[in-house]
Amino acid sequence: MGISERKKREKARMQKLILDTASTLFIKGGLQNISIRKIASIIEYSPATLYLYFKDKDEILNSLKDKSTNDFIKKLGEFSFIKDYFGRLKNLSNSWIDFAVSQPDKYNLLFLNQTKIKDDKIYAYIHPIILQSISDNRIQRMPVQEGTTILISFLHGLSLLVISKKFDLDSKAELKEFAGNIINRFLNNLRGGY
Amino acid sequence: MGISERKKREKARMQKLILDTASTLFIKGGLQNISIRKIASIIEYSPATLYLYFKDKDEILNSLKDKSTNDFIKKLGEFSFIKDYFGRLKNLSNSWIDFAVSQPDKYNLLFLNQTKIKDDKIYAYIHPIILQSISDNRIQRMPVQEGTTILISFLHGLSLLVISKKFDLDSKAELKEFAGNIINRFLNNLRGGY
DNA sequence: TTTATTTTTTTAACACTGTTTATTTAGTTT
DNA sequence: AAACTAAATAAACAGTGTTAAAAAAATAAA
Repeated sequence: MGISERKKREKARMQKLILDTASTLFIKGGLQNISIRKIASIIEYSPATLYLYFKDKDEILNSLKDKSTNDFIKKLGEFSFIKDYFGRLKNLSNSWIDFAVSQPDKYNLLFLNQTKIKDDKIYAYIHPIILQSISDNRIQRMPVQEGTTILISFLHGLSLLVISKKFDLDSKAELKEFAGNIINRFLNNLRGGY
Repeated sequence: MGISERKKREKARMQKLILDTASTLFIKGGLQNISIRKIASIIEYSPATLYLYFKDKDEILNSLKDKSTNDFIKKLGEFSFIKDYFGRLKNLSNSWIDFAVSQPDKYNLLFLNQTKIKDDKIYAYIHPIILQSISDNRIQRMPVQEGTTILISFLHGLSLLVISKKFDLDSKAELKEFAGNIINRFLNNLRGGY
């Protein structure tokens, strides 16, 4: 009875096809470039067919979001070889802004639709690093949840400001330098600046 | 020749009518509840007529944004009687979160479409307060632009996290308390925490 | 006041959007 | 080959922003 197995594979293949097409459209023109009808036309199926593989458009968008979140976490984790947890925060923070500046559309996707904090992968990634940094006396004593929230708030807010070209820094290099300075200052303060 | 004056008044009246209707729709159901056709139907004009008073939908949305920004700044300024500039920052920060929690749709409107920092009313409002706080040695010495950016980043990021009910704090009171704690900690650090 | 001109409004269309239901086509069992 | 099941589609519903051409209303000139 390999038939149901094949059908399962075909279903997965079709879902991937839809998701990949959506992803391509997203890369080309952002969130608003994705439409059910465009995807259908590209993969040469009728629009109604997509509803046999995804509940609605939102489910497609959320799948894209999950994929982007994985990319994001991966980028944040690039410096996980660093033994010094507090030192890792600096690299992580710069990577965060870097991701936002390099792929603003993708970054915005990360915060599409609300996730409870316990299901939030980004939060889960930052939390233990803050915990350890506090243990190491590199961050002022405070509840870990507060510390994590402070860092994420700051990085997310800064990312959005930077993305929306609020600053008159044309080149991405300048932008990153500016952000880098601010991050340093912020982290020093967190340490109980002096 | 009072005719052109009357026409001017009528044009302004019509623009106000459109904006007020858009505002009502916005209050009822957020940004996505605003549509040219709905506005037109409510004020009993054809959709095409709206284009004689506004270039496009975006112009209407931006007008709403400007109005909201004024409300926001007004709320931030409620404690401007406080002589101590650094002390003002605390009240201002809590008002910020308060606004975001109480009127999340309106808050999101504030950051719709990008504004250059030199044209940003919020930035312009915060900037001198940071400047004075630094002069008063209540905030660590740093370029004013950096300090202002750090504060706005933090408050904006925190607002978005709080709005998207990431935290399992149902009541608004609990939410505000949680935010209040975080704000205190953040500001203490900014002062060069000890 | 009647005609001519300008301004204002609307009709109707264009080009889209997400989603659902009933029908048809294709695939699988019996 | 007939019966049944699963997959795909056509067609419609109910919307969206926007524009060009035609109609209606208001003003200016004769």
